Amino acid sequence: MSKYIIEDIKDFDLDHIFDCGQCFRWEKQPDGSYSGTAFNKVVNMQVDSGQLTIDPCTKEEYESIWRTYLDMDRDYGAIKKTLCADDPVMKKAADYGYGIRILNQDLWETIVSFIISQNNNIPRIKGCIERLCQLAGEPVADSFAIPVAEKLASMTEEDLAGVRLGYRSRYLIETAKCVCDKGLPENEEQLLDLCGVGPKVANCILLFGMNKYDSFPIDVWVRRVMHELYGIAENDKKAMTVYAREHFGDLGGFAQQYLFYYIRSITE
DNA sequence: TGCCAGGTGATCG
DNA sequence: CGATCACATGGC
Repeated sequence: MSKYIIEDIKDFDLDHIFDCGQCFRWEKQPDGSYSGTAFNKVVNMQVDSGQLTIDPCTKEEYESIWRTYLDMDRDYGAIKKTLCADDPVMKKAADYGYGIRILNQDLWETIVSFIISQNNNIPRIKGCIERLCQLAGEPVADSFAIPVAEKLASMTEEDLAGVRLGYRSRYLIETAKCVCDKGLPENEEQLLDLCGVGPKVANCILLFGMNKYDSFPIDVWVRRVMHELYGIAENDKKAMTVYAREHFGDLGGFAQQYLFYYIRSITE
């Protein structure tokens, strides 16, 4: 099994990438590397003195999967420079989460993950997704893939009881049936048609699974940032959306991730 | 114990 | 429309 090494990486930190709430299936190893499952591959990623090692990984797999997944062709330095000009809050946030990248994740996995995420906390979301994969996912190496829509559409709430999704199990089954019926959603309107997908979850799916980088998902943490650090009324979600549009523009999704990661670090 | 977590659907005015 | 409430689960 071969490894693949990318030299001279910049604006890249595995802790920031895998612990900023955008994905739930990467596990930190005792040596500081991360192992995870995506696109039906199980790999380990390790960074050492400016080198990223992916194992196992061929050149072809890097070019066809991980290069895009890790968003390697985007200039995050330029993004941070734009966002942080005249914004001391964003400067602090981006200095803290300097190595964040927005992963290009599988759309169906993103839909499943963020339906489960609602009114839930990150450690429990991870547990739910792992149990769901073990129960209904196809084996991949020594792990399991995200269950395909056809499989979930064929299951009942009782089948899923052991996953402990709570009331979200119905959402997941309904959404799986809808996707089997109509195919994957292609825009926000179609996302909002899915059961268990409202404005916040739709924005996360747009940002993490559909390359819509101007999306600005507002959850309890972002609400907190916008109130405590930008002075916007706590319950005025509309004003927060307008502020993001006017100040962050097309980079709203990147801004949101820096702020989300930062506010969580200073609130604990 | 009651509150909280990457909220949404149903209901009511 | 907008506001309110119920909804499983588990950690603190």
